[in-house]
Amino acid sequence: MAIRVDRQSTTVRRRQIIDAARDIITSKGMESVTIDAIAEAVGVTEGAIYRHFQSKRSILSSLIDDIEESLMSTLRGARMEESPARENMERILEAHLSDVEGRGAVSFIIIAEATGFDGIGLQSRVALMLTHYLEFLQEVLEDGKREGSIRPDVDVQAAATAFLGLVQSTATLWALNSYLPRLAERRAEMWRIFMRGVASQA
Amino acid sequence: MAIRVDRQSTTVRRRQIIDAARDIITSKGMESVTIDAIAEAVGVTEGAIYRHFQSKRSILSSLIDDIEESLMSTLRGARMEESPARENMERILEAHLSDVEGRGAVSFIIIAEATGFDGIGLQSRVALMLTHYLEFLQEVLEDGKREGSIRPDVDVQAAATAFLGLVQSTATLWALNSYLPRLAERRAEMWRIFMRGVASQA
DNA sequence: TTATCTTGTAAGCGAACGCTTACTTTCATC
DNA sequence: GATGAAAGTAAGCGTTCGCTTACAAGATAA
Repeated sequence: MAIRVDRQSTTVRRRQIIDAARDIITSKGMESVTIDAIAEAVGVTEGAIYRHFQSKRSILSSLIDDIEESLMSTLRGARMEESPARENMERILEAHLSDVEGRGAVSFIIIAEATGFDGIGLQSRVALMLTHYLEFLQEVLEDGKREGSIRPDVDVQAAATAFLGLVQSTATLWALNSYLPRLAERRAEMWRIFMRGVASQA
Repeated sequence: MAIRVDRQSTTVRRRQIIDAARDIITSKGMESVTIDAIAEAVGVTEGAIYRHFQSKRSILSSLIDDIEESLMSTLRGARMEESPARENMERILEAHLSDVEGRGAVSFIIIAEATGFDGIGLQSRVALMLTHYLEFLQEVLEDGKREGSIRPDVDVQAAATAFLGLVQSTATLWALNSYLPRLAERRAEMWRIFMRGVASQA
């Protein structure tokens, strides 16, 4: 009676492991991400995990790579060259907040909890991701200045930080209350507040 | 050779324990808050901690009580009845951000990391604190509507959430980068963006 | 003085966690 | 079919952490 083993290549397993880590974070929070929990989700034993990653730290590091990639691709997807900057910004906000609503928005959970990453040395990795993220927003805001839709006197760094705050506070409230009533309306209203804050006079 | 023991009353020890927990969070992050670390900071052994608190969870719970109290007293201190709502809001933002700069702003670290509190059942406690916080901001914003300085059509819930976001994103960036250049200017600019977003036309 | 309550210590228990080791099974290649 | 690399398992090691227990000693009041 041979035990049936589902052998998979490292390429496949690495993906499964990263996806499992992400799922656990969104469903049960960062502190529940253990090698054992990941192994169970993937359907192998703990030892097998170490065939494909050298440490838990490197799993999380790869997850952050993955998150940064999808975060930036969301940004790039929402920024259409031919459309006005304010519409691009609005699409970005919409994409983020429907991410919060739909899938729990791992990216912003990671950012929020990154303060406690010091022990495994991933704090600076998250800081770098945030820098890339904010730099992209700043570019879009600069586009808006060039077009004239955004006031020339706004500090794009401050504006990008404020924009991040919109998403972050919404994600926090969502995570703590499990849901937010009328998130779609909230999104529209928050957009109005932000846009009036940075827009040129109509 | 009798060992010198520094006996203290429960009242005193409870304060010291909560303060130690707070200090550890701001200096080394949530994950470093262990009974052992707290005991060392207070100057007693682990066992003694349990003379004054029944569990780690109850220490953190008391800390959150403490944080809520100081957070709300900051809010009440900044809201002067005779001064216009927008000045009250600005004072609140200023108080929060100088808290971030000066003392690391435990309150917002706690809020950010509360997602992971599920394991010890403090998530709903933090959610409650946030609710009280947001309700207060909403009151101030309603004051502004009554005065006419804030647009009657803004959703105060969304505006309060956006305001929280300003502080949260700034606190996150601060925690990850250890410092933010020109935070005072950043604060002024973020205030301008927020205020333009909710203010009536001048 | 003595009894009692309170605050403290030292030692260690049990569980969880990250990770390693010794060994087995599958699979591609010659 | 034999061989060796790759992928898996079971067991357990060492550490950390929250918490408990048995006992000692300072404070207070009769």
